[in-house]
Amino acid sequence: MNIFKDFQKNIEGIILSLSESGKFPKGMDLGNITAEAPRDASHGDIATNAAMVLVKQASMKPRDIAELIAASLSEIDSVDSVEIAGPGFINIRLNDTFIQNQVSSIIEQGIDYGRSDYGKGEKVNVEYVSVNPTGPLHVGHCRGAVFGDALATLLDHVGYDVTKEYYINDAGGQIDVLARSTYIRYLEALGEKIDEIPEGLYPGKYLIPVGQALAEKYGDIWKGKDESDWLYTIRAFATNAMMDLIREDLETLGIRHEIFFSELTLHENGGIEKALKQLNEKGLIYTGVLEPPKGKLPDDWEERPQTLFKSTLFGDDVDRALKKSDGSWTYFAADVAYHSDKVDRGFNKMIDVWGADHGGYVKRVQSAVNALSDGKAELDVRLCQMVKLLRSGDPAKMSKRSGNFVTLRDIVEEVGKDVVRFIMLTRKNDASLDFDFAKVTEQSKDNPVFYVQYGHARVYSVLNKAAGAFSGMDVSDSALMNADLSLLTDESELQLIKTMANWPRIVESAAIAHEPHRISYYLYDLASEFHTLWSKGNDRLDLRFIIDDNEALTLSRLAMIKAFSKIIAAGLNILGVKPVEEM
RNA sequence: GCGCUCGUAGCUCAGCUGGAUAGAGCACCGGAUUUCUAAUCCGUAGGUCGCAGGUUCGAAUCCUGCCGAGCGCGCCA
Repeated sequence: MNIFKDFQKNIEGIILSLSESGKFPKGMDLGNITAEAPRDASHGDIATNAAMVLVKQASMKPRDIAELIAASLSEIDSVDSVEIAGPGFINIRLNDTFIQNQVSSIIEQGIDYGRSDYGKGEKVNVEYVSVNPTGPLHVGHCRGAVFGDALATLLDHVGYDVTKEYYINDAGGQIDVLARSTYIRYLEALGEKIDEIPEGLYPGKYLIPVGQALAEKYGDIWKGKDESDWLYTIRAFATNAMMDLIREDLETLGIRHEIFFSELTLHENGGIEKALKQLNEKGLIYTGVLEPPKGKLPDDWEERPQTLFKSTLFGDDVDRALKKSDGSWTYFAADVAYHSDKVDRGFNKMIDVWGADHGGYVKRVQSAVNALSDGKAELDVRLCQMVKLLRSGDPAKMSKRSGNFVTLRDIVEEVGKDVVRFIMLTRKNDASLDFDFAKVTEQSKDNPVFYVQYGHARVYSVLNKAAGAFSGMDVSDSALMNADLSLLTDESELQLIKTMANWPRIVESAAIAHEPHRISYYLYDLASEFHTLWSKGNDRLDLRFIIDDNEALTLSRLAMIKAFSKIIAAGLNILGVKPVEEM
């Protein structure tokens, strides 16, 4: 149920039949025609640009085109009036009955209102978090985690078959460092005195229990032994322990990935060779020498021939190395294989969520996806900017070097999962975001989480009150759906319903744009309209939701605010936030 | 030097992939008598959409060139 889509189809139908009857040429391209809510309410409820878009194809004046379309539009039952305005906009005003009836349809669909089949079940892979398994998640990871999760839910809402995935970087040098760091803790657990963690290793206390677990499981068999004896086993052990830790961290935010994909398996099971073979068969791999990078030249720069991927053919700046000088694969090579694996698993739509500092990596991976799928698969990389942590306006201390950084768990414990999730989605992903511990927990209009939740809670407050005012009043969904909605006649009531009817469009456009923050903004705006209406009851007693001597009117208004609460709940649900019924 | 992201009210930001007179919130100023919770609401003021061109019925949005900010720039991940 999306009234704008319905009207778009109506308009297309009208144009087609006008073509049939010879008023318009046949076979016109209707692709750019839109039906949307005008910014200015005086322009009606739905506006279409059809007349202007068709000017060239029909070789007619926009006004003449508009006249013909408008005539047919005005015959539709739900249409109250049609006007032609400006350069050729057709402005449609809906009749009150149609608008009022949206309320029962919203209540009926409840939290599913706004779902659609836009994606038609197409498979989409959303990969997010994918943090190196070398320690607990910190605040910097938090944003991408919430963003990816909300985006996945959003895509699910518009009918995509979404897989949520985490890529475990368990093959690189940092895992060796993790293993060595764990080995120190292992020795410590066996009773050796460890004064200081050596430079270059991970000093965090979170490895202490891992060392203890190792000592318990294996005893002292590795004490005094060469690294080559224990490195492989401890790597795997520590990686698993870290992934358990990370999964627990994610759980505190309500995030559950369906697939955890190990980079190491690509190295061990020939996945990299397989993917590179494909590229090789397409003639996209060669041995060559790269120019030194501009800007800062690495100290140890030397020219050497490398195995390279011709990413420049796909828009990258330079061709990219697949092998290191010691003969092992680069991180990029594994990433090529990983994305190749996704394509092989049937994903033609992939979204990767990364930190903005990886921006320079985007083109090469997109190039690889392009090459591997012959242009059939698309990869969108969403970069998340930094989160600035503040306490009442002052920067909150965050020092990663000391191993004493603010962890994801710290922040969730302090302000709660719902606040974290909502606030992380109150900015576009590529804009940096201020997270002020004082502000996000404040109970004021300043704080969008509170403001939206408060709107939802207020509805339940009214429903409870009504049950007292009218003894035995049935305020269940099914009862409210049958309220006499024609009693909702005030302009601000109708306006609230119209804004509610916008919801399915918001969901769809947010999903298409891969921008979950649009949901937060919409919810804020919707809540604002509700609070406004509520407050009107202060001045005008006849606009209150509960009218003591008028049960029918009360019921209709309760239906309206129940519908409102359903949309707030639906929206919060997409963001992964639990709507509250009381504050 | 190159690439990516961005530049909108004093501040923080929206702007529905090209629509009509560019919108919120904060801050400032001025208001709302016991209430379905004043945890909210109403009003005033505030703009060369970084600058200059271009594309077309129409540009904050798309293209080009400058100016400015952040990030990145062999084999690290």
